Amino acid sequence: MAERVMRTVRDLRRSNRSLLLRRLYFDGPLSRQDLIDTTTLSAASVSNVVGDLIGDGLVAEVGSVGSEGGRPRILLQVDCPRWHAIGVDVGETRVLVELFTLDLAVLAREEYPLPDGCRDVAAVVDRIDSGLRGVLAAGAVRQETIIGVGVGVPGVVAHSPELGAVVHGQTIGWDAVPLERLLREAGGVRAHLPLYIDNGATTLGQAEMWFGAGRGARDAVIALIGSGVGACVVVDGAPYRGTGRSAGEWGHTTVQVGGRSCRCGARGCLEAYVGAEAVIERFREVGPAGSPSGPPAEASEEGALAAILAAQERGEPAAAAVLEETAVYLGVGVANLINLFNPERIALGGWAGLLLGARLLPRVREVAREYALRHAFANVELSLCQLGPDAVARGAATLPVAGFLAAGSRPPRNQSAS
Amino acid sequence: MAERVMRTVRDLRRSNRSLLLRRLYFDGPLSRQDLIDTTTLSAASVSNVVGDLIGDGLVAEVGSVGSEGGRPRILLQVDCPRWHAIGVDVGETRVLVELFTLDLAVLAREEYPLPDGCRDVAAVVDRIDSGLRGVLAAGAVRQETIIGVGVGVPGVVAHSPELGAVVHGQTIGWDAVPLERLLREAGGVRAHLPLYIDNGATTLGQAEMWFGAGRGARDAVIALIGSGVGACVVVDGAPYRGTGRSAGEWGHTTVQVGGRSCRCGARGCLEAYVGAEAVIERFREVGPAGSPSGPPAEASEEGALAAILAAQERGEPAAAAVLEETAVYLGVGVANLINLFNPERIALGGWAGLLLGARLLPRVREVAREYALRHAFANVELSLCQLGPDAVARGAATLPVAGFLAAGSRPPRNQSAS
DNA sequence: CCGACTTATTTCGCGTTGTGATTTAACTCG
DNA sequence: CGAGTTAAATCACAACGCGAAATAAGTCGG
Repeated sequence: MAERVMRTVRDLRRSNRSLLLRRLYFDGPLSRQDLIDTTTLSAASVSNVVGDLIGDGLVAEVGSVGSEGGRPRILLQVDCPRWHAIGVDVGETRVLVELFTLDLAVLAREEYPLPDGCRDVAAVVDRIDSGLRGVLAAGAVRQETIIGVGVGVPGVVAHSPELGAVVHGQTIGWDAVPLERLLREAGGVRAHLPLYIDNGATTLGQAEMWFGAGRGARDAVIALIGSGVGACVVVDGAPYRGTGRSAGEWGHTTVQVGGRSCRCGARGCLEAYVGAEAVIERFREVGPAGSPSGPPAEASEEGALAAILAAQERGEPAAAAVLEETAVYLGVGVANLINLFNPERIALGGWAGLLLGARLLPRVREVAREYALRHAFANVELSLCQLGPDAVARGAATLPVAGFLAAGSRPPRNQSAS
Repeated sequence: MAERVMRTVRDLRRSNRSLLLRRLYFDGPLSRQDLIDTTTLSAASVSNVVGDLIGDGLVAEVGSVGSEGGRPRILLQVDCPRWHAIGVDVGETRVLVELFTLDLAVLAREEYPLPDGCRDVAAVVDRIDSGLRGVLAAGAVRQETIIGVGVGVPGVVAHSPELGAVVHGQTIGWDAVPLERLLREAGGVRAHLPLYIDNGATTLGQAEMWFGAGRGARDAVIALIGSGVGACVVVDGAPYRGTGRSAGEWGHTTVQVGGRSCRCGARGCLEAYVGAEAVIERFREVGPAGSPSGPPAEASEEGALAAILAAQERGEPAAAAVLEETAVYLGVGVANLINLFNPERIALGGWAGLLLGARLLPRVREVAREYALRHAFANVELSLCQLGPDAVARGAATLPVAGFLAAGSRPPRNQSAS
């Protein structure tokens, strides 16, 4: 019963504009002829639609490809430098605002620390608003070229008809914060500028799908391991969110009935074994308390995890044991993803995932092979994420870009003197 | 980069035909006015499209609804008795062929036992072919009214451009059987009659989604427990299959690292705890070997499982312990589904699932609440399947019906004298 | 029983779309 | 420089959905 977005003959054109625009964006540059061959559109229609796109400044002709006795094909490309998107990463310790061109190259960035976490909503909104104005000024970019703003937040994002996007962030103490309304009231986001708010892990996954380890895959899982453990499940090219938008809670799937206690209250969660916090704790339990080889209490989790890896490097058996166990649980978790989702690709990311993965990936793959069904395992590619843990803002910026490509249109004109 | 099925203005009409047809099929009877109100189509278009549908014999006017001072609304309905679909269930012990009207009411059925399992492909094809001819004769139905044939098989179904649907069935010894080609060659399926072949668990899930426990849900999981354990994951109203079409292998997700051995070769699989075979085996291990209260070795798995339930009923501690453990593992498995998929609905089915669920569902729900994240658990409805374990054929018949509704058209005319 | 009123459905003219056929443009090669 | 070749644009046409207007089919009050 999916409501069609396709009724009038005009929507048909929009759909075809979008089709050509997407192909040019992801696979460009291409000639009109390439478009004719690879889409089912007729030559006449391609010519018409491309003409419109060029007229609207979305596409530009760029050089031509040599011919062998005929008229050369003119190459077309989306005019990426002309349009801009903004991505915002609301982290637990800082707000990052970045200005991108349409192909998501960074033009400007502003970063604001959040000393007391982001519990104070007004402060966060204020930082985001300053950041927006800041990057616009720094990039010397006109508002009219901005196609939209994407925001990645650490929480579940629901949508209500009146308030727009509403954020529920258990870890940062946000309870039903109407972030969309607050941001619009702050004024930095023009009234009719598209504003997309989504979970930060999802936007990171989206970034990996477009530009990183997930590139080209239809069905994939981006597994994110930080202090906690989550996953961005991509089905048919788009993140799958579930009914309450909280799908992908990989970290709280049980891999050991009656196992270690997890901070979620349950026992035997995957996160209780492979999350950074859990790995560090397990090492503390097993490892030498006041060992001279490593600082007994690292200031940061990053440091502590690095210390464990270093200890293993030096051949300390306690570290090796903890990491081996971690690899086994991680492999089991990955196998579960393989068996349930049968994805084309699985990428391990998050700061801890990258740190651990660099060392443990071969062993994780080995364990996953043991636990996953043969057929499904044979069809999956397991790798590390490629964009680093700071791609949340870039991922957030993919949201307006995706909207832009789907609509196949320039941003709505801002009405003067209304 | 999904290829649009929408290019010309004619496809637009097809899409709108399909939209109205689907609404009438699932929510009918409805008046034209209802359609105008609920589908963004204009009155003029609704009138035109409905006129076409009536002209093609797909829709019929059926009575009218009382008015209050104006012209009464004429009620429309899909002309279900006029069209037919066939569903085939290829089970491990028998082939079942059923003839349905478009609303999937049974008109005729033929059942053929398969004494030696369905290893002999030719025998199976022969039985299906006989069944097709049989139900057509028994139902006294003309070939032209058949919109298609759906077949549910116990295996993974791949699609190749040359051979059509190819079945890989590990449990029945089928290795790349080109069932589509074989069936077409047998002749019972006319050349241009749509033929859909899919995994039996998936078709069963589809049946539950349309007419059973999943009715009305967009995102759901139909969990099937028989001798083995599987699941049909429904995303956005359609079964999710994954890259290699083997998604939903819930039974082989690990819930106990280093736990019981599973027949898949891994350890700690969910199936090794809650599958019928596993439950029976666990009872044999724990229970009194030659207890006078129950037959020591039941002939069938159904009987053995029923005996365990009966033993618990009588207060035997061994049976109670095994079933309690089963409920815990089942609850954990369900919680994992909830956390990963965040579905709207989870239905427990399969012959063993229904048998166990009738007794254990409250306890399973309790355990799932403990292990699942609060938010996701609060949004899920956990119930038993409603159609029984024999709805595979009906589910298979939904495949051609879905195709019929999606295309919005009558089956292609069979060309005479070609 | 009639006429005003109300509501449902169909009809009509228009603007927009994609298409195939045709025309025009742009280049290579001898 | 002209024949040959391929790319892109143009044109006439048929089909579509839409808003407005016309028509159909009732109710209700008298």
